[in-house]
Amino acid sequence: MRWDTLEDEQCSLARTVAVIGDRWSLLVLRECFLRVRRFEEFQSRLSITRHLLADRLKKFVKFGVLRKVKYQDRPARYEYILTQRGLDLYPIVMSIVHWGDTHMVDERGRPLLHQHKNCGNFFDPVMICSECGEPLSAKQVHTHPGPGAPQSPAASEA
Amino acid sequence: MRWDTLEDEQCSLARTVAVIGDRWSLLVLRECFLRVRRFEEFQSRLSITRHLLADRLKKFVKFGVLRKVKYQDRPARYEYILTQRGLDLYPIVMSIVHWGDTHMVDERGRPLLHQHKNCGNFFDPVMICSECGEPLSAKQVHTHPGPGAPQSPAASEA
DNA sequence: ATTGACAGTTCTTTTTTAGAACGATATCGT
DNA sequence: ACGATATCGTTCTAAAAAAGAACTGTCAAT
Repeated sequence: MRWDTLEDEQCSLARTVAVIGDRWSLLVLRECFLRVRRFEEFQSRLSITRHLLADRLKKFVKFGVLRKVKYQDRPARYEYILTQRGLDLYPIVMSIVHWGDTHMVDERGRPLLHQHKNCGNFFDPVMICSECGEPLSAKQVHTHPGPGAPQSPAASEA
Repeated sequence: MRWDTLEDEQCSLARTVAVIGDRWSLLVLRECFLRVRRFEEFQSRLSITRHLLADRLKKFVKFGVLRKVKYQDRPARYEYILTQRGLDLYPIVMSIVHWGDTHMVDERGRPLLHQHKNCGNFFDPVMICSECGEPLSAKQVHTHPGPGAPQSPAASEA
């Protein structure tokens, strides 16, 4: 599949996948949320090839997930900082981490614990319905074509 | 990056990414949540090559995300059904869709609307803290090494 | 003058994917 | 009986992407 075919699809999942849907993008993103900002630091922490790292960073900037901020002149050096759009990816990252914590840990347990500054507790992320506040599960959701739907696909459950 | 190096990493994100972290895996998963179950139906809806589809389905079965259920004998035919472990991927899929709905829609609006059977309303998914119930954002979370942490990485914010 | 940090780019080899065709098995229509 | 169709893959070759290592350019520090 070529990179650029996905973002034109009439599906929000496909369009997001065009931005973050590959191994390295998600790992780079993880580092961003761990406050990593510079080329060399990404590279040494991830052992990603420099070519791919340059590529992913460029893509994130293009899609407005990261922005380049100059931190010195002569030579001009930039840091890659999460934009609001990038910060909004946090639920994706957290839900991925949480699934791994639940289903892929070995006998030693979780590699990372998360503490909520608000309440001070260690927590898990929970996804709820914005309207009634109940936890969401796939079986309790109906989907309907929206205004941006292709032609008129039948409504289905998911 | 080779497929099999990721799942051994000491990071829940990396291990989950080993399972779902590529374009086709996520698109196949989307179809699963839309009740698609058979090889031919995946293939014709996604225009994925048959080779890759066979590959991804096999991987999902290996990781316990899908299970093969025989729906006829002679010839033996199987459907691919989400397991509980697969259903647990729903928050990941929903958060990906929601980011796309928020940041990648065109002027026509969302392609799909989601209705919660519980309350009957159209909703957005919201990620909250399991302990205090407040919505989560990256800046309000501290991370600490857990029991399964590699050596002893410094605690950091994210 | 030499070394090192930083942010990439260029090059060749290896791996993965695309795209099309083929196989196996069984049912259906005539 | 016979060919067409359905289903679930596998095999093949060409094209695309990634790996891995080396290289470039700029400047600072010693």
